Amino acid sequence: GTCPKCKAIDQYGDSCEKCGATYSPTELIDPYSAVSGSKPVLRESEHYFYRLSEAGEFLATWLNADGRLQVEAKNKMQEWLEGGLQDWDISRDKPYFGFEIPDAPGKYFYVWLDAPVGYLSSFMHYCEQEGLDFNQLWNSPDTEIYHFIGKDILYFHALFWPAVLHDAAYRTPSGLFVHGFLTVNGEKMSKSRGTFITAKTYLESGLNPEFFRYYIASKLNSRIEDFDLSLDDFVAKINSELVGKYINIAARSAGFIAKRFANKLADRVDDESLLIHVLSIRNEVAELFQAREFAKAVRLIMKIVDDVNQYVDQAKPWILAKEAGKDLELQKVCTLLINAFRIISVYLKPILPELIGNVEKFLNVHPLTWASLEEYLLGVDINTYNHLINRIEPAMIDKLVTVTETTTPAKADNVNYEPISETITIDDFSKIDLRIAKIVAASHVEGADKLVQLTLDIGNETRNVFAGIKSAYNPADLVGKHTVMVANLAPRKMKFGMSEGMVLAASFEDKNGGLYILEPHDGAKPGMRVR
RNA sequence: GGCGAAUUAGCUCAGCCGGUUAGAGCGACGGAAUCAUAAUCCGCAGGUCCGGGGUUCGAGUCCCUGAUUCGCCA
Repeated sequence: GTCPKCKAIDQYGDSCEKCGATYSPTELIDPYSAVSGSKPVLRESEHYFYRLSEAGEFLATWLNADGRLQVEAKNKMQEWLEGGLQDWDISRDKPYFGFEIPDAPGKYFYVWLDAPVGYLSSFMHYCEQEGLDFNQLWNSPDTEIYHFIGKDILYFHALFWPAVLHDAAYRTPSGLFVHGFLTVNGEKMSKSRGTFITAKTYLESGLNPEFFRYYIASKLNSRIEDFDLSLDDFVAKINSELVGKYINIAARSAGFIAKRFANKLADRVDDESLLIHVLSIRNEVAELFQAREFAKAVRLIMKIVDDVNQYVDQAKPWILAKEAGKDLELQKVCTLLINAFRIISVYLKPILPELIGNVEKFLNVHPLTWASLEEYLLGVDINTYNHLINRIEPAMIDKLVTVTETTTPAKADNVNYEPISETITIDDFSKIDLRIAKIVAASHVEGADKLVQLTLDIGNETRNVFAGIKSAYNPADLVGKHTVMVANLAPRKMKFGMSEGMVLAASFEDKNGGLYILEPHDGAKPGMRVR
């Protein structure tokens, strides 16, 4: 509707983007629904509130407990406490999804009241299946409960949820582990770029799920930061670190063990300094995992993997293999390498449980555990090495992007097509002078959130136009392109200068699905009229 | 609009309380090796630490300001 303060049109119900005023939705002039266009009506409705206002003291203590939240999350929550907690409206009128409130027909629980309760019910379900005592387990001081969540739902889990649990006399979570968002190639996931990757499209492209686990682990820290899935980096990291370095240790030593020693490892190794070196990081790795500094843990493990590969280069088993009488030495070197590989596999098991499961089969050992780190494999048989993982081929990434593009539903049912406007005559149309324009310059506008300043060449003159396309385009990418502008639109004085026309762009009314500038086919020249 | 986060090498990222010539991996380039899935090893190059002010003996690090990107606002 229209802002009650500055009279700007098309503003939100509670604040104006033009003048920055905030107001009550009832103050908005000529309000309408951005979705359907219908006019809202004022209705009276009874609502249920949760007395969050009385939970401030409890929450202040709860939030500040040691290990409860990361500092950034704590600071963020502090803002809420300082602002003063208001009672929380936990009811919604129908139509609404979810659960109807008992004895309150037509009233539903607000989704964020009941959603976390799902943690209780799914755990209860698990307890029933396993014959465990839910109440005993959930409330036991020996049980630790952690929520791993995205940063967007922090306050549901750090304000409402603990308060509700506390008031219901349930124990509260031990802590929250809050993570940032995943971007793809440095940008928000985008359907049109083929980067809106879901678990399903990832699997359909044939990529190993654990590769993604490894990639995430290799970039994740304990802070609330977004992290980027750079597809090139992803391929490089998996191929280089997992296949080229780590698995390669097994591949390059197991062949000798199989061909020369019938898969039997040596009874002893003379110099175990390599294994001592590989074991030297065990406590540090454990601490980093515990502190959720996965990226640091991975880096540390990969440094050790590098050291092992260096050792291979010095020990030169391929030379030993050619020299007479060096059989035992060769067997010992390879046994050492298999043992180093085994220790590193223990380190990687939390990140790559399935792969390490296959490593266990290859090594012919019981499931590897941290406690078994120092148990050397000596004088035992292993199995013949077969490739445990395969390199990512660039084609697989192409497929991922393609699969993503083609299988993502077009969301057609959610599109609100605007009704076709009133019929006009050809004369009406010809009043609009549309011209091909070449974008000769484009820049950000200081202080403007949505505008890009364009300099347009329309043949015999240039125009200065402010276009509201910042959300969709980087100015630098526009320079040199052709587009279509309204050349006879009355100039409009804006805060940032005079805008002498408009460029044409396509979007749905709610901007859902993006914003796209029109571009003529090749050959169109600046100044040509669109007719 | 309010609040917050981020910006460091071609790419992806480390850099704790301010302290010498700013680091790693990948990539590039040169070489070695041929056990290993074009995997490995050695060497070398590569940076106005987003811009501008300031504090300090000293700033990637602290303060102010601007830019860009992103997030949250019951």
